[in-house]
Amino acid sequence: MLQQDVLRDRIVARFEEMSPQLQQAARYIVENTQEVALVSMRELARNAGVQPATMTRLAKFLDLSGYEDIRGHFSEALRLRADGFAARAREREGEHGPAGSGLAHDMLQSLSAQIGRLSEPESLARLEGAADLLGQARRVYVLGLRSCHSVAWHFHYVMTLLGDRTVHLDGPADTGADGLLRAGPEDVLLVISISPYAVQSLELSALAREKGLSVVAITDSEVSPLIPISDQVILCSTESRTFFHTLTPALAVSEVLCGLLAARDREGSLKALQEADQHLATLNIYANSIPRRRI
Amino acid sequence: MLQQDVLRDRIVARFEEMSPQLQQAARYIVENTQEVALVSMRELARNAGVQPATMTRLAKFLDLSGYEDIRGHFSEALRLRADGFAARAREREGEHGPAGSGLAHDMLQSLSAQIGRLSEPESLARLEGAADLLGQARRVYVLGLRSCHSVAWHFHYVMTLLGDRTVHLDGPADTGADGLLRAGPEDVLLVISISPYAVQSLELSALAREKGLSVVAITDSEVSPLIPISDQVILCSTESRTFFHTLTPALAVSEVLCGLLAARDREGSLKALQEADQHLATLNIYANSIPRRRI
DNA sequence: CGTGCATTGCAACAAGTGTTTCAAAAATTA
DNA sequence: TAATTTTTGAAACACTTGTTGCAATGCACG
Repeated sequence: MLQQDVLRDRIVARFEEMSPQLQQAARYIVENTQEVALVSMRELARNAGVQPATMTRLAKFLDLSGYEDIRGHFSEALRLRADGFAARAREREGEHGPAGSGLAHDMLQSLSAQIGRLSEPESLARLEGAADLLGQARRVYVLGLRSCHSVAWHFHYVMTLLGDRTVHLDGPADTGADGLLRAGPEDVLLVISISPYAVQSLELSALAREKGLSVVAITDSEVSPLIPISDQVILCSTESRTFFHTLTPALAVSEVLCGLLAARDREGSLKALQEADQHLATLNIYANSIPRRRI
Repeated sequence: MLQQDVLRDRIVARFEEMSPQLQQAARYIVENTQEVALVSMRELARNAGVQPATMTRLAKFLDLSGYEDIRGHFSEALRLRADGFAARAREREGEHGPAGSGLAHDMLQSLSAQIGRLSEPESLARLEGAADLLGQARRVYVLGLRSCHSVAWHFHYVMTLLGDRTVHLDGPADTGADGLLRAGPEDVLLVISISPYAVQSLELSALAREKGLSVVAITDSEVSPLIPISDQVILCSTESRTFFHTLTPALAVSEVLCGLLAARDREGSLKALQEADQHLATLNIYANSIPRRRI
């Protein structure tokens, strides 16, 4: 096996010291680590040909508090392996991990992997499909409420620099939906929504569809309520070790869409960008050092 | 998803026919298939936020004899996946770059790497340092203009769910800066700004410093104008193959900061989150399906 | 040949499992 | 509106789980 597994190694290392029954249990575990996670202790014992109690005793022998520790370890290992984190986890183990405040490290590794997974063939195809639809649109309406506002706004902002085809469905005093007033079948709605789904996003998307718009959705699940009313769907993970969902992969998706759209019309994009630059320059929007205070 | 999974597909296919509770259970299963194999039904139900009985009912709904069938299926799937993992990993290494339409692929790979690089020891130390400062603050003022608005707003939004210590320096009619009116030495400014740097971000940061605030900066370069006036700096890459800079790594950084802050006060965060949930629930902000039009 | 000691099997245990039943609540229909 | 059906929550069910204490077993050593 490729994976490095501290507990498994410990079992192997202390194998010789074990009594015959313990060895029999240990042998079965070492040779079937996934089974530990997948079946009950009693069944494992049955398959290994030992008494249930022997498994508990093996745990104690390994200085663990009980069999649950063994199962916990191999469950976690299997979880990671199945997620495709194995390679990264191995790297992580290799580095001198102080095991201290691993949260930041874990979050970043996980984000990196989640975005990496977006470059699998199926995701790429969906991204291209979405870019096709968006590219043909007369106007692109962008909708993202609450947590998804950041993604919607960023897409809109970048597209604004590249042209004037996008309309951001947001505004003060609940006027956000007004943008759809004159939208029609030649237009496309780009909606970003993740669980829990904002009612208004769903309602507006349904309305857009009724008005004949095509719908491109960036969402988080194959059973997202947006799927039935969308022409193109891009799925991105929002899993996180924290209390809240991550939007980093969704933002990555939106940036890729911007990139694809810009690439479809290099000349136009470049020209629009130059105009934007000039506009912002005359307004003195940007600086490279802290300006002296304007009195 | 590479593997085909008949049961998962069946769940997705019949999702629409399900009752709300069944949908909630089904949604959780579809999005966490490994968990089905790894934890008990009751725990799965707990995590999915449904009654244990609902899982059994879901099984019956799918024409299975009981929940054991569901678990059996996903256990088998996980077993196979774990076995075939090594082989597939090797394959994946081989299929490097079909070169066709590579932009999306390249962008995602690059983003994944950029975020991965953030988990190097130095970055982690800076993140911890920034979290320390932010954690002690009486109030946290968040400032991000133009392209950085998305990051600033996302940070603010998440922190709002976790408590009420943050103030977003943005607003209509150029009132954004007003928030700093009563800020003082006990407060911290979190500013996000990348090249080209918005003049107003620099000005406001300088003002905040004059008022005695500590400054935490998320920026893109060791020669960023923010560095001299900041107490803690987190650098993140904005390089991109496109015409515009990427903000995905910056968003990742802000999410990690949120995570670290939440972890510093688990109890408080959890409680605040529950309150937020309740508030949003009474307002009917969220839904899991397209609601019938309100007349 | 016993004696001591680790090892093993067994039975009992509290706790947790998946399932079923039933009544209340909600949604739908008349 | 009332009547009907569907959906939901809660409790009880029989069963399995992981653990533990105790007696039986085997085995080495005087």
